[in-house]
Amino acid sequence: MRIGELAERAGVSTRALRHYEQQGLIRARRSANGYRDYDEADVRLVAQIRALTAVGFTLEDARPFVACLLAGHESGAACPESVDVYRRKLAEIDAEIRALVARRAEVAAQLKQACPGCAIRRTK
Amino acid sequence: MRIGELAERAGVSTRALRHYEQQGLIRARRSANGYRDYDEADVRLVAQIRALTAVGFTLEDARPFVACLLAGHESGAACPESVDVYRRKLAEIDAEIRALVARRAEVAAQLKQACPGCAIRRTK
DNA sequence: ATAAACGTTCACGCCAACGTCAAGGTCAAC
DNA sequence: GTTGACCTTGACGTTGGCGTGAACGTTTAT
Repeated sequence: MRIGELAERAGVSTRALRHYEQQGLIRARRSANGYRDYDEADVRLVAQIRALTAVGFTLEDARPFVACLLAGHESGAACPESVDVYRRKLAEIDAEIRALVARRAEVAAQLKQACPGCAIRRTK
Repeated sequence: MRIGELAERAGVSTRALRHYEQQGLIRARRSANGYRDYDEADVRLVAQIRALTAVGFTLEDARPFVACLLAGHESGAACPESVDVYRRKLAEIDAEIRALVARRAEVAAQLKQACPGCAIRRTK
């Protein structure tokens, strides 16, 4: 299939696909006319990339998952390198949450100090 | 005082001070030689800006606080516009926290699915 | 033959808050 | 009079993941 079809099936833009290629995440055969040519395996590759970037992974983070799929594994997460990334990302997310919670408390404290009567109920 | 002294006393770089000026947050008188000249009020202004950016506010968010101080109030948070910003930022932070928590759950779910035995204990 | 709908490769734009030179004046001390 | 520490105004670089043209070739339908 050509880039437009892959883009539609994977739910990304053609620009994104070319970007993934530039970053070395996916490769494409070329038809005689120079058009990129993809197959079903590429759909799964891109789907994997999307599943990761959708939850905040960078393309760099996605590399091990892509490599894992290319190595023949059914899931991109089946390799230890991928699991390592998962653990690292979980730790990063936890750290971000902690930072945000602390930040919220700090902001609430500033508000309270400047305006004791102001409601500070959480949106949460 | 000159820009270097203000920078040191306020705990920011001279570059940051020039940036704040470019953004219209602070103004500086000029000495005969063209050097920027600041006073004590500016130290408080910059301190206010820092207190806000330190907890994730943008310089744009800081404008009402600066205006409030320039209007003669003791605290930059004493004006209703500032309080509005506080409330908005609290809501934004809450939204970010919710998004991150959901994201964490999603990542943990992906890991669990690909590697049921993998430890998913929180760093938290 | 031509328009429509695809594809190709550059390459700048975006967003925030400065960092980091570059090329040059000013001023106090020695 | 010269070093050195300060100041000035530009203006590009950083970070990520593309968006958005530009300028052009390919294919298909009419």
